Amino acid sequence: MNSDYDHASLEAKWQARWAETGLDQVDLARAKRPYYNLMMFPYPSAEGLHVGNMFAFSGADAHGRFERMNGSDVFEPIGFDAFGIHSENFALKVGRHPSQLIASNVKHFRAQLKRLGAQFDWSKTVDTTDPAYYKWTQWLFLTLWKGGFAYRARRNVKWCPQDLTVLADEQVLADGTCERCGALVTERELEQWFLRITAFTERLLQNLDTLNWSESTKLLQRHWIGRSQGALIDFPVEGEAPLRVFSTRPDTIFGATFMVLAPDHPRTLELASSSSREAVAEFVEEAARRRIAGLRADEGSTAGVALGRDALHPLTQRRVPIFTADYVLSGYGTGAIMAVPAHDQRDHAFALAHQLPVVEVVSGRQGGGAHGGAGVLVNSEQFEGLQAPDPAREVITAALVEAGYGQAHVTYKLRDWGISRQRYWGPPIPAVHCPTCGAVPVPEEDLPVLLPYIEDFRPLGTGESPLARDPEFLRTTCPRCGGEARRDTDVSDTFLDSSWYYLRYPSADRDDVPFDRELTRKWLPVTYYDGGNEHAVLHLLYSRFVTMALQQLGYLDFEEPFLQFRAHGMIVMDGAKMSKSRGNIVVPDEYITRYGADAFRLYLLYLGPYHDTLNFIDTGINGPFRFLTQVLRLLERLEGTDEAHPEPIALARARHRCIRQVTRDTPERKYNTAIAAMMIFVKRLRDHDGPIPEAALETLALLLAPYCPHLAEEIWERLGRPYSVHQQPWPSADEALVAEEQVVVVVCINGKKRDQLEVAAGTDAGTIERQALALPRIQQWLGGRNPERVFVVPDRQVNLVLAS
RNA sequence: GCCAGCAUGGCGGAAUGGCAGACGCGACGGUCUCAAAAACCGUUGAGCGCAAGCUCGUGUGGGUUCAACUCCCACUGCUGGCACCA
Repeated sequence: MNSDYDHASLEAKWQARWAETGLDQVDLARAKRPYYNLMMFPYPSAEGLHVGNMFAFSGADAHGRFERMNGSDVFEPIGFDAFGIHSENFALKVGRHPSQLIASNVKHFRAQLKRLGAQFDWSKTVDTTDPAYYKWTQWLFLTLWKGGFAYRARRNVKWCPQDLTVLADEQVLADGTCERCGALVTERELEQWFLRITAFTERLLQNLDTLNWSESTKLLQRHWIGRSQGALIDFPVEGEAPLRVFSTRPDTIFGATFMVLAPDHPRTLELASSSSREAVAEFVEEAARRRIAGLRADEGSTAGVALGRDALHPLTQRRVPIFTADYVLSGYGTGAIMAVPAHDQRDHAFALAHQLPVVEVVSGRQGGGAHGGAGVLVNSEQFEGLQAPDPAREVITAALVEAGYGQAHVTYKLRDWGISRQRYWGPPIPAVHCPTCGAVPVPEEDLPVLLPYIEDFRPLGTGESPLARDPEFLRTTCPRCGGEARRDTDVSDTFLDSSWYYLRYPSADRDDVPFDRELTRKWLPVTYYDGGNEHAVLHLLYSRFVTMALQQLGYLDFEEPFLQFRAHGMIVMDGAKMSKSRGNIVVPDEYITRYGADAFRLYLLYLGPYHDTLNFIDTGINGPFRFLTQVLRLLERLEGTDEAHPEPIALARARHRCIRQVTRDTPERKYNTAIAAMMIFVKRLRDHDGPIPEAALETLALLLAPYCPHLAEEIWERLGRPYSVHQQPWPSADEALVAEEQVVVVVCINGKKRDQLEVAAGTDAGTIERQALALPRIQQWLGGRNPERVFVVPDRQVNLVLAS
């Protein structure tokens, strides 16, 4: 690399100077215009920061620096999301203890992040594995618990019968086997902690409309929450309690020819007739085995058996046979359905396989999905001819309500958040189990409940967390009655750590409170949140829930944590996600060593639109690197600007055009076109015959500052300007200079370009038309004919339309 | 299966309905050099033509418009998410 651009020492020099002068530390208490520029904190993997992290942080930092130069007091913190199963599994794999492994990973991450030259406020960093942090994660749990947002319930976990261990979902392969030993995974029921996110279901959904988030992200959340409006309908059963179903299409009820219960519906066995009981019991057992093995019955499976009992159709009083089948799930709706085979694919397949009648009740175009199809009702007695689904839906629901067989109802897919993990690498859940008092919260003054060092941190064969191995940890006294008691040995989900870290940053140096009231009021909600869309659902939803709960409990005075969220794109290589197994991981450090952080940042942001999936190309960095070298070289041709040496007007125009473009594109995160605009300006300067006016380089330093913070600072210094370029106001474009003087107007005949003419900008349509018609080449094309119509787009185009 | 997004040169990408391919990479040719690297200059969508220039061209097929990469309809392919959700 033969170049006069010594990026290594230049970047080291400025990073040291920024640290010395505390340039990126914000006086949170005194700041006048708070701007909380948050980016998702990384999980410190052993591989170090990857190109995707660098890309995200470069873009988010450019955003923060731009806001700063536009007058905001930008708080830009960074931290480490270092607890969790990923870290633990990796530690298991390499045979090291996570506490050492993660500490060294964090150290590595810090060094890498510092080399990037982002304006992180390192005085306010968080590490979720630090007891000073997880003390407050535990506080959060206790607060939610006391506020009625946490409860215990039994629930299945994935269990490997060979390794005798609880598995995380991602450790179960697609075929239902354990990723480590290949054994068929089963389930085990354990008592666990849940957070009542469903207390806010409707608010989580409604508030989305008010948030300034990427639409794609909102949509993912809406789908996840999964609101379905419909009706609960009771089908009477002779001699038994009625069978309740949920349907989004009560208007198709006249097509309901049978009913289906989930195999694990509580009444499946109860309703089976004596002659069918054996077959039903066998089916239920088989279905349970399939489910426990993690093997979902094949999609479209028509497996199922009749219960040997009928229900009565609530509106026709016809008998409808009851079945149990795999395709009905106990976890949704009521776990039972009315089957409408004419209008539901799954019901149709089942009816075919079991020779059941199919009654069409909606005429018209048939759709594929649940009770699909819109049209008018047929075969529906007094409702014949009604438009379906609406308003038939309302009318029939009303009729069912009237007859005492139904009620309008809304269901959601959202489930409460299970946070217990029977693992080691997380914050212990601060609860004590007392034989007399039950589950008792650990008193706040006893926090943190420290995660003990346990040499053998492998999951235990009993279904308990490895913490159960430590008798000193396990045995305790009940905070309520003082009797002997056991600690909860589970740790909490990593998503709990990250559900509140943005509240912690401003108060990261406080050990008396989780978050200071005044600072929180001043700095939150987060002004701008940048992150990957892979967290669109879980992390963002959990954070919203925690904020709502804390608001309801009086700890916060807002209910949405992130007013603005933008998802950035992803860096791929040869069209595939970078991964170790694919062998296409690009190590950013090598690029930074070779080309410098500035060139690397510039290159990543120049790849394409920030929100897109972008392709990393090995040689691509040459362009941005050359560009920076050229910028630096312009300094050698510098000439002071004064009355004797005014800035040539053509250069002033180019400069202001560049300012305009970069100023427009940067806040819209069109970093690639902003950089292209600067390249055009530099090209113009290089082509300029004569000395380079100081104004040109001054502007370049300012415009480059968000993108290449080190080089911008260097240029600024060499121009003799006072430190620091990052504290300067953003330049503004002079609209008078930006406007073109002469414009080229393209002359078309029937939409095809035939000639062009140059006119003063703003020339009126009539003049342009006259001049266009006078062009010799146009005359030739016209051959004496007169255009039938003429369209003039001032400053751009003339289209002469000839009759065909 | 459902939902969303995308489709433009060898490659990454640019284009308020108004000159498609800005900017960059790569490639090719040249300058400098004993040579190479670096740097600099030029060419670079396809076809035809000595040339001026002409024709074609933004996944496919239709449509709207004086004018379509851009808007509408129908397809195809890719990426991501959800997925037996009644």
